[in-house]
Amino acid sequence: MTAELPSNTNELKPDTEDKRAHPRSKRDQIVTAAIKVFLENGYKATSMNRVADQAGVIKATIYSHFKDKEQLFIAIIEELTIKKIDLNYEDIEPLMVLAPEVFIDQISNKFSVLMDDPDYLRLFRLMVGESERFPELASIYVKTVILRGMDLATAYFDSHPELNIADSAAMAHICAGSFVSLMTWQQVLGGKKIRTLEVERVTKMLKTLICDGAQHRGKNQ
Amino acid sequence: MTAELPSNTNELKPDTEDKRAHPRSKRDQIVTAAIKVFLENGYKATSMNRVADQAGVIKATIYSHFKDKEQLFIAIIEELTIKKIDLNYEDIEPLMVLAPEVFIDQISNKFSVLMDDPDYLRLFRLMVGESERFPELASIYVKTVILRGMDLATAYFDSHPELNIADSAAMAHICAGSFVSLMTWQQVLGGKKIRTLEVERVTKMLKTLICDGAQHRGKNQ
DNA sequence: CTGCTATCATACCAACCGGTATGGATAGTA
DNA sequence: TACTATCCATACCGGTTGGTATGATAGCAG
Repeated sequence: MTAELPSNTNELKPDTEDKRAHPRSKRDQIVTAAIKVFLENGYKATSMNRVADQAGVIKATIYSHFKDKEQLFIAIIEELTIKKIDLNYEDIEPLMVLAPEVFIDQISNKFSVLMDDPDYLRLFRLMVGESERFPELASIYVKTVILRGMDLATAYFDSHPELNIADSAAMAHICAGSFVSLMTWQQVLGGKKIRTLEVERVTKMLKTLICDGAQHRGKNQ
Repeated sequence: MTAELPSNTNELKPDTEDKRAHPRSKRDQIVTAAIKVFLENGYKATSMNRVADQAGVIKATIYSHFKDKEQLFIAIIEELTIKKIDLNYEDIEPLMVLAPEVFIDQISNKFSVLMDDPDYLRLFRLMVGESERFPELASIYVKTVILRGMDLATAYFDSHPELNIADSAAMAHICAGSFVSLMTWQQVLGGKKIRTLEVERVTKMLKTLICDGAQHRGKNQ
């Protein structure tokens, strides 16, 4: 069914410049190609032949840089999580002084961008789909992506006592989780074609919940 | 790596009773076995030989009931979603009259059970992981599982105007999404071994958000 | 008893898999 | 110029894949 494609876009892959100068570039070629093929096909359905074709490289070259398919997969997941997503959290401190409505808007905007990035949706599918076979990779994803965002939101609520949040970590989870689950069923699972729920509606509801009842919270029990 | 197991639990599979009476039972044997193997290994890593062994059936018998691997996969996903999860929503009407705190407790309890069911976690991994290759199956899952639960919560908030929920669907999503995303990163991705966040904390925070600020909501903007 | 259908066991198929071997071409280094 | 390391192309390996063919066995309907 999924027969080996005759590698249609192949000849233009190897960098024409500095082809032999830097031996590191071969590895990068392989990683870049592997990212594409793994994200598109998943782990098991990805063949090393296809990765080699996509990289414009012979199969043996891959095995001179990576021990086997599993190590190549681990390398590309680490590349995608640690080295890329790390950069996204450089500008976090100024967020702490924002008004709650603005802060939630910022989170919302960040998720809106992620939700429309097909490659991020594929990474999410891959992490969830392979999380039982590769639990250590799922752990990397949790640490570098999920907990990072959650800690940021937790710190925000901790530094805003006027919001009367009794459990800042739980509140951070509700905030982030609302957007993550929205991405999951609207985009990853394709639910927006069945019923659309706009990010803005979730954002507005969250703002109302967090801000409007702030001074009356925790009085009942 | 994953060599063909020699079908250790094989001889006790075929029903000793009414073996020939009901031709439907063969199909059920196959579906039951396929559910197990697909959930454990994913789509691509599942081999028809292994399904046949698990079912105590010859491979050709599978192909006399299902056109190919894809159709078998579709059949087992439909079995898992439509025919099983449907039953879980028979006792919904009495929920509408519950107090908000009790209602949220009920939702929380339902998710707690799901979170500790390894087979449900595997179904979730499978649906998310294959959602790009099998979008129509993801749609079934969205309709029968996700939207069903969401409509229930939406109806609840609609029938409780004293809670002052301006957008009941968004509120329902925040409620359900908080639990779904908790299941995702705590259980599916194994994050609870890195940092535990108890369901009860999320439940309590949700109750506080929804109930404590009810009469003061929507006055600010 | 006579088909008919469903299943059995086994063997087979071409294609593809992950991974390796060989041997030649090319480049940087000394 | 000689050495070394990298990469090329190709071919190969045993094993597995989804799927089929053959021919035997057994139960059921007429």
